[in-house]
Amino acid sequence: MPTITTVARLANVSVASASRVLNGIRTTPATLARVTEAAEAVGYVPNAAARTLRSRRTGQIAFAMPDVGNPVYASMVESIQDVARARGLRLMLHSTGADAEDELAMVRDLKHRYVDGLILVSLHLTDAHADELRRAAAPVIVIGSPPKGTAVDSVRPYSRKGAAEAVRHLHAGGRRRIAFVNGPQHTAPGSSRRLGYLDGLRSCGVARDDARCEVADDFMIEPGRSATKRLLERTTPDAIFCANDLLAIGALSALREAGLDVPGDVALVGVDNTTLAEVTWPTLTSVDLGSAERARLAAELLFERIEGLSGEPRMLGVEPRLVVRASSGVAL
Amino acid sequence: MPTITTVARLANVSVASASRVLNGIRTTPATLARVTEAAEAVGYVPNAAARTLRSRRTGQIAFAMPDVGNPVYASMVESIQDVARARGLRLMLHSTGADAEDELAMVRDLKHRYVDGLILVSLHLTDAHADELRRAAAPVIVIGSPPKGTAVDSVRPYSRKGAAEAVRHLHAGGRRRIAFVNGPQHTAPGSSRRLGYLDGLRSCGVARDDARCEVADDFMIEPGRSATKRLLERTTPDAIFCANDLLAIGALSALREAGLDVPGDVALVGVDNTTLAEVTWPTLTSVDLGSAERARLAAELLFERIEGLSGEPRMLGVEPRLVVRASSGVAL
DNA sequence: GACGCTGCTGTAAACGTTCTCAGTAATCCT
DNA sequence: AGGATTACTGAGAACGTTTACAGCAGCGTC
Repeated sequence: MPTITTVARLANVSVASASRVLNGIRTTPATLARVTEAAEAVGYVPNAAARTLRSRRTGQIAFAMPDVGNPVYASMVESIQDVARARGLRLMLHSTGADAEDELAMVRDLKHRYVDGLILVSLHLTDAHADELRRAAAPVIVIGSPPKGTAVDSVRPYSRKGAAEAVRHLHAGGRRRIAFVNGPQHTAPGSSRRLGYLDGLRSCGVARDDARCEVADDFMIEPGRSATKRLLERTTPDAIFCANDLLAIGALSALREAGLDVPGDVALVGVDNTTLAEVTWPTLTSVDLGSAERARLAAELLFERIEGLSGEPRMLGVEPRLVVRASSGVAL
Repeated sequence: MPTITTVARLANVSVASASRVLNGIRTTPATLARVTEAAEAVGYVPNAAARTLRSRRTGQIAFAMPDVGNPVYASMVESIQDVARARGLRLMLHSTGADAEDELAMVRDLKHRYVDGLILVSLHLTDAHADELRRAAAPVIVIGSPPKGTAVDSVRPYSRKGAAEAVRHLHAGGRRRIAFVNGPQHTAPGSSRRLGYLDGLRSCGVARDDARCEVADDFMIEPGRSATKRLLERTTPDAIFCANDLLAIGALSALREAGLDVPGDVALVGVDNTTLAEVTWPTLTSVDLGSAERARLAAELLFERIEGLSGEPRMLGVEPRLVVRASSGVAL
C-alpha cells in the first residue's frame, strides 16, 4: 500500500511537500505536477487513521436512534445522510432499542474519538443523560425534548400542539367520542401527546373521559392493535387519535376485525406522517412533526458545533402540520 | 484528555506495561491493580485513531445500499447491526441511490482504510464493478447477483424461483390473465424476476403475452402506480405479479382508482415481504426473498474474511418463501 | 555457587499523517 | 547592486497506540 512517503520519494520531494500538494496548499507548478503525477501513478490514497490521529478530525458523525426499522427514523437517516454527504462526511449508524443504558454508552463512547459528533434521538432523557451529555467528548445534538437546564443543543417536535390540532380536526369533522391510543406514557412523546390530546378536547369543550384512553406497551403496530381491542371492549368511540402511525395502523386492523368501518364508524388520525400513511387503506390522516426537517436541522447544528461554534445550547423546533387523508373522514 | 501516557505515569509504570494491562495481557497482580486503578481514576479511554493506525483494525464495517428509505434495506441494516453489535463492531451506513459510480466510489474508498470491510448491495453489477472488486483494499461481500467469474463473496436471492412460485400461486387460485409489473429490466432483480414470471407461466401451460407486461422506471410506489395505469389501458388482467412490494402498493392504488377490487377483480402479489405487506388493505401476498437472512449471512461471511479467512469466493443463497395474505385471493 | 530458565518490565521503533520552524532561493524595491 | 521581502522547501516533531526486543530479576538445577 503506497503511503505519502512512497509518493514523496517517487516525486523526489520531501513528505512535507507531498502533503502540501495533496492538501491543496499552493506550491511551485513543477512540484505540484510531479507530486500529483506520482500520487496518480502509485494510486495513493491517504490513510484515514493517520490523518485523524494527527488532525483530530475523523470525517465521521454518528446517528443513534431507537430503531432502524421504524420509518420515522429511516427518514431521519435519509435527511442526515444528505447533509453529511454534501459535506463529505461519513455516517455511522446505531440502533439503541430505546435503551437508556445503550444511549448513555453511545455518548460515553465519544471519548474514543472515532466520530466528530453525535446526533441522538432519545425518547426519554434522564438526569443521567444530562450528566453524561455535559461531559461529552464531542458535540452532541439531541432530537427530542431534553428536560429544562440540560446543556445540549436540541431540536424538538411540537408534539403537544400537533396532537391538539389532530383532536380539533376530528372534532370539526363532527366526532364527539374521541378516544386516544398512546404509547408508553413515561416517554417524552407519550406524555406530550397526551397533554396535547387533553388540550384539544378542552379547546373543543369536550369533557375528558379516561375510559377513552388506552396505553400500548410500545409505539408499534401490534401493541396498537391490542390496545385498541382493549379500548373497544369498554367504549365505542367515533374517532381514535393514535400517538403515532404505527399505533394507528394497529388500530386500523383492530377496527377492521371488530367490523367497524374507517372512517364511516370511526375516524382515525396518526402522528409522524410516515410513508406508511399513504399506503394504508384508507390512507391515514397524520400529524407531520417534521422528522426529516428536524433531522436536517440537527445535522446542521452539529456541523456548526464541529466547526468550532461555541456558546449557549440552542433549542430549535419545527411546526407540526396536519396532513389530511381519508381516514379522518373529513372532506378536504 | 488522558492518554495511555497519563495512565502509565500515574501508575508509575511504562506505557508498554500500561498497554499490556489495558489489553489483558498477563502481568504481575500489583501492576495490574495499579494500572487499572490509574485508568479508572483519570477516566482513560483508548484513542480509536491511534489504535487503528498501529493495529490496522478499525472495528468498523460499512453497509452500502441503494436506498435507506426502502424497508427491505432497513431490515437488512437491522440484521447487520445485530451481528455487528454482537462482535463489538460499529456500522457505517451509505446510501448509493443505486448509482453505479457511487457504488464504485464506495469500493475504492476502502483504500482509506476507515473500515475493515464492506457489505454492498448492488442491483446491477457491471464489469467495472468486477474490476474494482478484484483490487478492493478490504474484504467485500456483495448482496445481489454478481456475474459469473466475479471474484467476490456473495449472497444472492433466488428471485427467479420465487417469482415463478408467485405466478403458480396465482394460477392455482384460478387466475389466467396474469400480468407482470416489473422494475428496470437491466437490473439483476428486474431480469431475473422477469425470467421467473415467464417460467411460472410456462410451467402452468399459459401462453406468454407481452401486452400483459409493463415496466416501471424504478422499483418504487409511484412508478408502480403509473405503470399499472398504462397496463390497464390496454389489457384487463385478473392478476398482477409485481416485482416488489413497492410496485405492488402502487398497483393497488391504480387498481383502486380504476374501480377494480383486489382480490375480487384482480389478484395481486408482490416481492420482498416487507413490513408494508402487512399494512396495506387488503394485506399483500408477497414472496419473501429472505432479506434479513441474506444480510445476516453476508455479515457473517464478512467477519470470516476480516478474521483472515482466505480462499475461493463463496456464493450463498437463501430459499424464497411465498407468504400468502389477502391480496392474492386464495384461501389459506 | 554458577548457570540457564522463566516471567516481567522498560526502551524505543513503528504506524502515516500534518504542521511548525528554519533555511534557502527568488523577487522586489530603492 | 544590496538589502528586504516573499515564496517555497525540507527536516523533524508530534498525534496515541502496539509490539519487538533487550534487560533484569528471581528461581530451580546441577
